[in-house]
Amino acid sequence: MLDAAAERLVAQGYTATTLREIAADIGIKAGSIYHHFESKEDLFIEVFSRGIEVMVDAFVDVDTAMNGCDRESDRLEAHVRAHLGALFEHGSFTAAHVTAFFTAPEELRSAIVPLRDDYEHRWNALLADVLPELDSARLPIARLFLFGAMNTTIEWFDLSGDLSLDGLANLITVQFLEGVHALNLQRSTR
Amino acid sequence: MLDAAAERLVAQGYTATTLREIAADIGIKAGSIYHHFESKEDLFIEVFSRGIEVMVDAFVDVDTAMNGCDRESDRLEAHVRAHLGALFEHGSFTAAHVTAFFTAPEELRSAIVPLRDDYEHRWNALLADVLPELDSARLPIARLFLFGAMNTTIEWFDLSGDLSLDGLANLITVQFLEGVHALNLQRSTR
DNA sequence: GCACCTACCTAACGTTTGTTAGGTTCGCGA
DNA sequence: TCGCGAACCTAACAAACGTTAGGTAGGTGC
Repeated sequence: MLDAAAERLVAQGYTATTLREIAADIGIKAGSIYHHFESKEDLFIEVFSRGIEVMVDAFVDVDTAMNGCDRESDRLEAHVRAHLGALFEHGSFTAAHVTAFFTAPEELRSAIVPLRDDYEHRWNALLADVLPELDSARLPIARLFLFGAMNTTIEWFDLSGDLSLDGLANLITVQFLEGVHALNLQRSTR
Repeated sequence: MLDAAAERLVAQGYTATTLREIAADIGIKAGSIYHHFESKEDLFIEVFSRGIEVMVDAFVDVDTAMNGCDRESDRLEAHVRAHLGALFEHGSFTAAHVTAFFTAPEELRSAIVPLRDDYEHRWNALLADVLPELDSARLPIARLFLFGAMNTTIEWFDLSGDLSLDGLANLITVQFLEGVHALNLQRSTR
């Protein structure tokens, strides 16, 4: 049911997604949803929360796995890969979060913002490690550039296309660190 | 009236924006809208179209003004500045387009897609000029990275903050061309 | 066998939505 | 002065929305 709600969110946004649609998707009636959630808002708070949880879990996994990594650029690329993985490989929760969060009413958003802040702080700390020479005032801006490049991939990237998720993560990381000129020099990204 | 519609679009998305709200914003009643447009869809097709027109106009202006420019990076930065200007300085049409386009029903979107394609082609041609050594297969991807960084600025950039639009355009261009390391070396961006 | 809980349904409620038909006001041109 | 069209209004329409009250079926524990 949460899955169905997330998929509808991605395709239609918050207001256009009706409880009757979600209910029909899973073979029940709209009124029955209220046995599991108090309201439409409550249901979608759960969906958005899971979207962030998937991202944070993926981040933490990489953090522990890459503990003794010597090349900082590899560590960054692994995190980019994890973020993209959350977007494309772990159901629609994260995708729903990224695409539909700003279509939700403000009361709902404010309940989620703390979770988002937590995730952003983790990235800020990571970037401060990977890029120790970067002016700390420019660090959040750099993160926002990176987030922009990563999150808009849901609007165009095709999992079944020529480019793999590993390849995409590599391209984004290289582009982020060394600029667009370096894209040509990269290893094959199939 | 188109302005009011665009502002509501930015704040609430397509479905959540009602004709009664738009009418109230400009001091008329909802039924009166139908004297100017055939339907809600028709009204918003006009709003989205103008959003693209503003972008294309800004692009063309820079293209003619920068005709004899010798430094390609300056030309790119001028276009980035123009795109950001369309987003922040020319009413809400472009901002509405970028934030709310995917919240609109598909029939509406398909009417706008050709205009979007035109704008994207102009950018592809520009990038092919600025980056002649870049593999042509990677060129659209580079453009999508750049678009991602530029368009997500509406979610966080504050015109009245410490960073100016000129400074933001410079940061994005440098980051795009030479990577995040180069951000420190840049001139003051006030 | 009885009580109880979970999961669902039916049927309706009040509200809001896009939309429409018919009427009013006002200014311009002939 | 008359006619006409543009701009707007009123009042309502059917449909769809989130939500709720009350009821039903099936399983579990005692």
